[in-house]
Amino acid sequence: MVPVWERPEPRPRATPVPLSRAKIAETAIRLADAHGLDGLSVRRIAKELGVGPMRLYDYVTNRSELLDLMVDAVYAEIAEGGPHPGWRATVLAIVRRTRAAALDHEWFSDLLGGRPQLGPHALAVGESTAAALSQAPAVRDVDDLQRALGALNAFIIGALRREVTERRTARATGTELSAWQASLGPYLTRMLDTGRYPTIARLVVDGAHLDAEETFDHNLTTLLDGIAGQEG
Amino acid sequence: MVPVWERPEPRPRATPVPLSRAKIAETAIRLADAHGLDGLSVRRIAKELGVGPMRLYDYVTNRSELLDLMVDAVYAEIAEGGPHPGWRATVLAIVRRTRAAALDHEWFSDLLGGRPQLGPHALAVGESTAAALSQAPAVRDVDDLQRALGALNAFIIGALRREVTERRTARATGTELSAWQASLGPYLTRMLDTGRYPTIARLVVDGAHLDAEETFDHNLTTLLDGIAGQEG
DNA sequence: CTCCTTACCGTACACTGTATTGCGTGGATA
DNA sequence: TATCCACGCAATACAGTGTACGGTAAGGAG
Repeated sequence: MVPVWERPEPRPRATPVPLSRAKIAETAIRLADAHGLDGLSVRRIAKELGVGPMRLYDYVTNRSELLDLMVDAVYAEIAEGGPHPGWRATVLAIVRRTRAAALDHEWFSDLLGGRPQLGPHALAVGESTAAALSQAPAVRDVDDLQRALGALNAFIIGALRREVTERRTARATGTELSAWQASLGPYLTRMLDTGRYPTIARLVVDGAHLDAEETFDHNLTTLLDGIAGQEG
Repeated sequence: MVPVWERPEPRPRATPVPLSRAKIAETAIRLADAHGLDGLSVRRIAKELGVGPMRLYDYVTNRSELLDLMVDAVYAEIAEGGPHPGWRATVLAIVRRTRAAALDHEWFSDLLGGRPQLGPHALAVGESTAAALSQAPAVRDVDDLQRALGALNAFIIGALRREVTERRTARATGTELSAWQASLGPYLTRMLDTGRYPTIARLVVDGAHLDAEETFDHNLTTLLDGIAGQEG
């Protein structure tokens, strides 16, 4: 099966709004931003475009191909922005833009790492990242590069996933500490009162609400130190 | 809404196989192992148990609660095994067991990090991990611990997700290099021949097939070095 | 003006998660 | 022991999903 990016755009009919893969991806993204991935159905997108559901299958063979399209559109946002002086600044900028994109489009973090990212924009971002990493002093051969890229991607995927789910539960239970304790509290409080999870209890009780962005940057810095530092 | 682990088991009837949350989770896991998460429907589980679909809703309020149950059952596997001498060995063992579990139950990696993990076994694993990390020399206060735990979890989530996706595409396209090139090759080859992605091209061409486990361990070691090393 | 290709749409099917209704059998009570 | 009620369980029903299929109408070619 040929990937999405392979197939040519069907020549648009003389319709009021010609419809294109870009247009479809755009409205799909808007809907996913508003109602989440679960609220995103082919029918809904079609209705939003004023079109029969099957119309979309002339541009996309699968729902999952549609998701691929959306993901690559987000990667286009991430790819924007020129190069920075030094590999570290470049990587930092790319990762921060990725985080910003994931917070803008929370569904993006659900898809991140779930499929191979082979769209042109995803490849562009991967290229920039890899090119930057390859200039780190400790990255000597291709194997080093592959490992470093793997470590970085793992961090991005995992950290963003974590942060977004945290955000969601915070939103669902209410940002207020009292509301949070009221909804999950009874169960968790009892659980922690068993004394079986003392360290976690300490984390919950004493854990100052660390700023998410600061934590992210901190851990990213640690990782980059590791990449810059030893690999040899 | 009260979490799953809160509600008492309904007293089983005098049926041939009494049915319980554990039993349900067990067969759900077996089905998910065999047919993936997409092939796992409430109806299918019920049929496998020789029971009407609605029967399950006496034990679980949601499909997603069922998934929570499955995840916590896997965490039970991960929690097994005694403590090791030294925080580093302990963390290593836990993470390796997590990896083994994710490779045994690939759907586990799809769920990892997607919801807050509050089941008793997940908490137990979290407790062991946190307790070990808190003994790292550079982890002084609760904030350090929170950051270190976040970094470690991010790595676990992201690395396993990546590895499982890679595995799946390898399986789908065929492990053979030739088959891989035959299916994705035409598109990717052309893409790489544009010269826009030289570093990635180098990775694809020269990239020796690194052993996945070794790469995982390598990056984990780097991360642990980072946690052990500076945080101050 | 006619014909034919082809882009498009509506309908249809198998399937999903879940609410609701009703039956039938268990144990408790008179 | 006879009665009854409550509750465990199943079957049906509904709204919604992704997608295959067959017909229709509109465009350009002769």
